[in-house]
Amino acid sequence: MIDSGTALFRSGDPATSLFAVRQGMVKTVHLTADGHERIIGFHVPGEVIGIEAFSSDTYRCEAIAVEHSVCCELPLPQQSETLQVQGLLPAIVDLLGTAAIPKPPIARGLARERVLRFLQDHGERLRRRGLNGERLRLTMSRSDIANFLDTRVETVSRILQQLHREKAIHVQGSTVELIELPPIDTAAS
Amino acid sequence: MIDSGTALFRSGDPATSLFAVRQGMVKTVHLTADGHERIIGFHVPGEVIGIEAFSSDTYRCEAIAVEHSVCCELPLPQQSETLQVQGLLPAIVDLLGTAAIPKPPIARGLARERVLRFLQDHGERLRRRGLNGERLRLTMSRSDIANFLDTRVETVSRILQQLHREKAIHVQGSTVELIELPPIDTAAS
DNA sequence: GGCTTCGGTTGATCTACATCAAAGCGGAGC
DNA sequence: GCTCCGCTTTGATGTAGATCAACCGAAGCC
Repeated sequence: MIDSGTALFRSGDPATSLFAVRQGMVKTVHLTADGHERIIGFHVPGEVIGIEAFSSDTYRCEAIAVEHSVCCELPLPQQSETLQVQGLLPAIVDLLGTAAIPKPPIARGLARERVLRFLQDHGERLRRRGLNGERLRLTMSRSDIANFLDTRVETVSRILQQLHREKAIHVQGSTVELIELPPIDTAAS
Repeated sequence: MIDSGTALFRSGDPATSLFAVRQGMVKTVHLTADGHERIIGFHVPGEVIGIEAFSSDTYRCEAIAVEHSVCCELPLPQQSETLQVQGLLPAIVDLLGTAAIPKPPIARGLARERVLRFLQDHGERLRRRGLNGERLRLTMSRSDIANFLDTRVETVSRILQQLHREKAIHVQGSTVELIELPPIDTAAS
């Protein structure tokens, strides 16, 4: 149970646990050399973060709650033999393997495509966890979304309004309902 | 041993093997719904691709040689027990874990930053494999680079020339020598 | 040799989006 | 209730880079 803005772990911390998000939302972030945030992803209930703990002795990014959240710490036994004895390795291979599946990047192409892909992906991930994927609670700030999509707050706001006017979505503050997302036809070659 | 343009595997193919690049260069690619290429990455000798085979029964991207290349197929035993008996699982956890480490995206920010990050990353990866990381052979086409960086051929060309004029790099066709890469100060907030 | 093709470079123009600026709006504290 | 402050929205202007177009050199072919 952590407050908005609190870190589950920071880049460089000794990595000894996984964390499962149970409620709320957690963002993972890289800090650039000159101290700027680059948001890697937003994690919804059911997702596990900190899996670099398996191959690195320190965490490689920051995990920060975006709203009041509940997380579950899963300490790792130090000896990999212990895992083997417990028969957990296949499960771990599955967890890591799933994370290693190459995914098409969200933040590519026109700003509108990025926002659409973001909404689609977010809904998808909720659905996969058995949650409602049509009524999204985007509890992260607009500027977090902009950062993630490599664009600007104003642009995110304008595009959400535009989609709202087109009746593709219904925006009300942090709540966004997906009515009928238009196809994402990548304009470029 | 495969020719430029040949596929090692395609998205949807049954995934039964890993592939290690020995010589040359292989690109991994996603095809969008409307049939456009989105290049995920370029792989240099020593790197292993197709690791989604561990958790998916089909490959999730295309792997295509960018030049005449030599690759080594590593078939996977179908039974995960076999792996367990052979004591290979820890090695696999390491391989997958390394792939699961969250990495800062290359294609973000201004076009110049992207190109610099690309050159830096490419050199880094060669060095990690014991190869020369200062003298790069960018055997993929400029338009492949542009695709990967989510920009255009003309922009890539202009920025490489610009860096050449600044004597940060030395460009001669597909060969690029890194003289002294300027720091990548992410202009944006 | 000359001709074509194809990848790369260079220049001129156009546009999506960043930037700058100001005004809503909702929640916290009083 | 009212004020303050941070987040969001909306509008006006500037710019990085996309687009359009021409050109160049190397490779293949007749």
